[in-house]
Amino acid sequence: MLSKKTKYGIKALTFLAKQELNVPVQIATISQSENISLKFLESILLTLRKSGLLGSKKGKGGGYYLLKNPKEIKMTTVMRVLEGPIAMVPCVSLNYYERCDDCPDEAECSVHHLMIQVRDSNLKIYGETSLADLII
Amino acid sequence: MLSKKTKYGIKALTFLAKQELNVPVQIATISQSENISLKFLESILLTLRKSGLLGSKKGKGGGYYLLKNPKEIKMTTVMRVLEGPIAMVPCVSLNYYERCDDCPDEAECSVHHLMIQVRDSNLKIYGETSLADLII
DNA sequence: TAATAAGTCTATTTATCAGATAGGTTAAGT
DNA sequence: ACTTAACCTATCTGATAAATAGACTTATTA
Repeated sequence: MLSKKTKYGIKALTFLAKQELNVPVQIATISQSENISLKFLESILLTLRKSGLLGSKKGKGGGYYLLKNPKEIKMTTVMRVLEGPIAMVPCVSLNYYERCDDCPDEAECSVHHLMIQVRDSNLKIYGETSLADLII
Repeated sequence: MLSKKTKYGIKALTFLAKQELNVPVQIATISQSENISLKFLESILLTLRKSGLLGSKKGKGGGYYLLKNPKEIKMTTVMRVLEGPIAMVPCVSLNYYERCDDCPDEAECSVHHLMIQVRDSNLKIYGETSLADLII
């Protein structure tokens, strides 16, 4: 299941992608427009800023804005920041690899093989999709 | 993330797929061979039996066995039984569709569009893979 | 028919995490 | 100074995954 954090995060990013570049949008504006709890959205945007996807400005006329052109923002990045590893199992994760304690041999693990396929196909989709592609 | 339930379930099914058809294998045998907690595995196999994938026999010489040829068992079925819906979001689920309360219009939802692609590619993999394909 | 070997079922516990909520702090404009 | 809006920390709640325990049922076999 996709977390609400990720769902809301993508919605917020798409909203920002529709705006003019570098024009700050307030949290409250996004919150109302996308039906997202203000406080929850606040923490999500914070995460996105810390990850380097968003810039922010305080005080009057402040808000959040994209730091890059939507075409340059791959969903791979977005998903990793919001949802975590793309892989469904740590032993097939490219960036967060971890061995399974129960598994004596990955090469002979049925789950491992299946999940590599799933990872690759999802990676392909996220890699080929940019924020710009999500604007409708 | 893939739940341990699903992970163990697939391992157990693969183990059974390697056996002769209709020859019962005891929970304890699978548990030891695959390093899965006996009690946890017990409940997983129960689920698989109730879903119609496995048969069981009590008493001496009893155990669990596949009811169909491994080639006939699609991973789509296995995943749905163990992990739940393939879709990452209910609004793109074929079998468990549910509207999002926050979303006024699915046709204009960026998440919706992205997740349809993910669903379809995963569905393709699970649909083209059978238990037999997982035997190494 | 008693003993044993297996699966079946219910309940409880523990841990973790998503999601929500509250309240105070800091920086930028006017 | 005052206001506005982002920033940060802490806490709570509920749901769910995973593990554990113990008693029940059915089949075999001696």
